[in-house]
Amino acid sequence: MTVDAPDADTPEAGDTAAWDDWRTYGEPDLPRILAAALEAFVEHGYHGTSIRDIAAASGLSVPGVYHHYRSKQEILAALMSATMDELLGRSRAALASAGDDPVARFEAVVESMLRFHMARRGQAFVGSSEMRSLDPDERAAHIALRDEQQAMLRVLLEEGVAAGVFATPYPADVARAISSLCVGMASWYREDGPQSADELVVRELAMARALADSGATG
Amino acid sequence: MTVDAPDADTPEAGDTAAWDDWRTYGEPDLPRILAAALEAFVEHGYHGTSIRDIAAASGLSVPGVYHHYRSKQEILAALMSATMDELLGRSRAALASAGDDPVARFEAVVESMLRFHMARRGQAFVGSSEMRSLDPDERAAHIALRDEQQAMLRVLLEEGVAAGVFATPYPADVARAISSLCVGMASWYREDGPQSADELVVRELAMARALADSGATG
Amino acid sequence: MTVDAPDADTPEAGDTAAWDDWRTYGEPDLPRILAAALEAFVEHGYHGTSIRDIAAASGLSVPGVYHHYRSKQEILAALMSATMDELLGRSRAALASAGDDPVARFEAVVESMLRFHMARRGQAFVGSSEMRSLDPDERAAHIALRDEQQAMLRVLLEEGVAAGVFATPYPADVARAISSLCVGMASWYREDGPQSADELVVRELAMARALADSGATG
Amino acid sequence: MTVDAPDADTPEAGDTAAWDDWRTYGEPDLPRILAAALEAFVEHGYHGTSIRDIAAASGLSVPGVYHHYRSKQEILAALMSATMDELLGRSRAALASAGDDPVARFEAVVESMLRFHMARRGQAFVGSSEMRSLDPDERAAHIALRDEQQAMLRVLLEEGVAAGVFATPYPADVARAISSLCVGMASWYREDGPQSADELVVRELAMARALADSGATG
DNA sequence: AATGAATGAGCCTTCATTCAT
DNA sequence: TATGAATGAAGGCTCATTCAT
Repeated sequence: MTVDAPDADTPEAGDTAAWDDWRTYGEPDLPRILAAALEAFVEHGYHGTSIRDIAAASGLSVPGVYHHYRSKQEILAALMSATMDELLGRSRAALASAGDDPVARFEAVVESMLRFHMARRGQAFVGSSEMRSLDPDERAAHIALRDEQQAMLRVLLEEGVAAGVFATPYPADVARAISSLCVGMASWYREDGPQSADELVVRELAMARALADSGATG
Repeated sequence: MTVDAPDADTPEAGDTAAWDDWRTYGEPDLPRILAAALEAFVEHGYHGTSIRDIAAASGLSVPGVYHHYRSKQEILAALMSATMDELLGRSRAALASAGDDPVARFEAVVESMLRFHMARRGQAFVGSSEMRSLDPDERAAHIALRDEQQAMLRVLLEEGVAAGVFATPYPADVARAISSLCVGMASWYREDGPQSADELVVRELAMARALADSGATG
Repeated sequence: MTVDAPDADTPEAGDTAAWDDWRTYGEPDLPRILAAALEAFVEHGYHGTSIRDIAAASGLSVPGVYHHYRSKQEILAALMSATMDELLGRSRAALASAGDDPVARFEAVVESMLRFHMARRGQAFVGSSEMRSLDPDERAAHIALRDEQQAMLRVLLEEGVAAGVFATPYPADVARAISSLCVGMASWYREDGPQSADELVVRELAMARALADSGATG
Repeated sequence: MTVDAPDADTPEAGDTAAWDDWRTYGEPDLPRILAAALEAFVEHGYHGTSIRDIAAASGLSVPGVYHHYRSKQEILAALMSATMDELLGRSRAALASAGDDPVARFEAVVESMLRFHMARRGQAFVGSSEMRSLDPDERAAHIALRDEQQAMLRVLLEEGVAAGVFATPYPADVARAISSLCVGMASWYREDGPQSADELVVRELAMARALADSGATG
C-alpha cells in the first residue's frame, strides 16, 4: 500500500531546493500503476478507463492494483497531486533562481510552466481535464494549488507593471491567458514534432511577453 | 429516427447568410435531448454520463431517447457537429461582413470565436474535451472542421504579415495560441461574472492583437 | 420496479379481515424473485447467496432482478416484511375469531403461530435468522413487529393468569419460550414428515399449555 | 500448522472427568483466532465474515491466520467441534454426577444445556446457525453429535415416563422442544440482563419439567 | 413517444488463498 | 509468525441497448 505512491526520491512540494534543476527533465518516475493510469486517462479519460485497463497496462492483475491503491479515485488523486507538486515545485525553484529583474522573474516562471507542460504533457493534460472527476475534497485541494500557481504569475505581472516593464491593464486576465497557452501546449505538443522544445520555449515566451505588454487600447 | 437532431431552423454549415447576425446569440436552440446531454457531458464527461442520465434530464424515457438517436455515440456526434457548424458558420459570416482591411478581418474572426466560446461555452468545452470520445469517422470529420477553423485564422495572420500589419514570424503558432485562449475562456467564463461579455471581448481582442504582433526576438 | 413486490392481492398488515381464514394456507404467493431468494437464503444465508444465484433460480438475468428490486438488501427487506405482515395478520385474525375464553384466545394465537411456522417455514426461518443482515432501519422495524407479536402472547398469558386459568409466574419467559418452540419447528418440520400438520399442532399446543401452566416451584 | 486449535488443556470429547465441574464456567479459553472468528460469525455470519476481518480482530496478519488454520472453513470446523465437544462433555459429566433418580438425571442434563447456552451463547448460536456453512463431512459429524445430545435427552425422558414420573406421550418432541428453548436462550440471554443465570436456570428448568409432564389430551 | 421488461457485457471492488522474505 | 505482493474467481451493481405493448 506504500512502496508505489509518490516515490521516495521525488522531491516534495514546497521543497524548493529539490527542483534546483528545474529546467531538466529525466524519465518521469511515476510508479508503474500511475504511469499506466496516466496513459489511459489521457487517451480515454478517467471514466473511460477501467481498473482492468490499468491493471493490464501495468502488467498486474486487478487485485494487484488494489494492493497499491484503495480505489480508482485514489489513483487519480495520487496522479493529480504528483502533478501539481512537481509543477509548483519547479515554478518555485525557477522563481528562486531568477534574481531580481521583474522580466527575468516572469520569464523564469513562464518557462518553468512551458517546460512542464511539454515534458509532462500527459500529467498536465489530465491535471486540467480530470479535475471534475476528483472527489470534492481532493478537487478543492487541487484547485487551491492551481490557483496558487496562477496567483504567482499574476503577482509577477503586477510587479512588472509596477516596475514599468509591462503594460497590461489586466494582469489577472493575462495570467489566465498564459495558463491557457500552457494547457493548450500540453494538447498539441509532441516530443517528435518539427520544433525542438527549446525552440518552442523561445516562441511561446515571446508570446507571453507580448501578452504581458498588451494594452486594452490599441 | 432523427426527427429532432440538427434542428430544422438551425442554419446549415456553409450557409453563410444564416449567421448574418453573427454577434447575436439567443437561447441555444438545441433539441432538449442534446441540451440535456450537453449539460451532463460538461459536468461528468461522455463516459461519466449514462443514457439514463440523459433521459431523466430531458424528461424522456430511455426508449424515448432511442427514438431520437440510435446510440449514445450518435448523441455526441450530433452535439459536436452542431457545435462545429455554428462556430464555423459564425466565423465565416464574420469574415464575410468584415470588408478588406486585414486587421478588421482578423479581428472579426477572433471576435466571432470569442463570442462563441462565451455564449456557447458548454458546447465549446465539450467540442474540445470529448473529441477523443468520438468514433473514428466522426472524429476525423470533427478534426477536419477544427483545422479549417484554425487555418482560417492562420491565413488571416499570414495576410496581415504580408500586408505589414502583423509582425509574428510564426502565424501557425499564434493561431494555435488564440484557439487556446478561446478554449480557456469556455472553461472559466461565467455569464454572471464581474465583466460583461463585451468588455471581455475587448480585453481578449487586445491580447490576440498582441500575439499577432509578437516577434521572436525580444 | 413494482409489479413484483408485495403482491397486489396479498392482504396488508393490520387488515384483519383479510386473514379471515387464518388456518388455511394456499401456495405461497411470493413473486418469483422473492421465492427464489427465500430458498437460497434458507440454504446458504443472505451473505452466502449472490444476486447471480437469485437471478438464475428465478430464470432471470442479473439486471432482470435489478429491474424489480434496487438491491439485494431490498430483496431481503421485502421478504422479511412480507413474512412479518402475514404472521401478524394471521395472529390478529386468529385472536379476533377466538371469542372471550382466555384459554381459547391463547390457543388461537399459538395455533396461528405454529401453523405459520410450518406452512411458511422458510420465511419464518429467514425471518429470524437474517435479522442481523437487515440494514439498521429495516431491522428496527422488523424487531418492532416481532416484539408486537410476542407482546400479544404475553398479554394473553397475563390475562389467563388473571383469570386463574394459567399458573406461570413468568408470562414473558413463557411467551419467549413459545416463540422459541415455533422457530424450532420452522427448522425441523417437513411437509412430508411422519406426522401431519394437524397432529403436530395438537402436540405442540399441549406443550404450549403446559408452559403456560408451569410454576417455578415444583 | 494447527498449533493453537483445540487447545492443549481443553478436555477432549468423551473425557467425562474433565468437566467434573460442569456447572462452572471460566473465561472461554478459545485460541484468539477462534475467539475473533466467533464474534464475527455471531454478528455477520460465516459468509458475512472475511478472513481479513478475523485477522484484524485477532491482531494477526492474514498469512498469520493461515499459519494456524488451512482455510476459513477449517476455522469454522474447529469452532463447531470445540463447541460440541464442550456441550456434550458437560452434559455427560452432569449425567454422571446425577445419581439414579430419573428426574434428577433429566434435570441435570437440561441444566447443563441451559448453562452452556448461557455461558457460551456465542458458540451455541453459531453451532446451530452455521451448520449449513460446514462442508458436508464436517456437517455430518456435527449433526451426529447434536443428535447424540438430543438422544440423551429423549432417552432420559423415556426413562422418566417408564418410571412414571413424566407423562408426555411424545418424548422425542419434548426433547426437540427443550433444545429449541436452549437455542432460543442463546439468542436473547445477556449476562447483564435483569435476571441472574441461576434464576433463569430455575425458571427454564420449571418449563422443561412442565414439557416433560405435558399430555396430548387437554 | 412512454412504460415495462429484459439482457450481455462490463464496472469497481473484495474474496480466499498463496508465496517469498 | 509479520510484511508485501500477488491472483483467479466472484460479488453487487450499472451500462447501453432492445423489444413488446
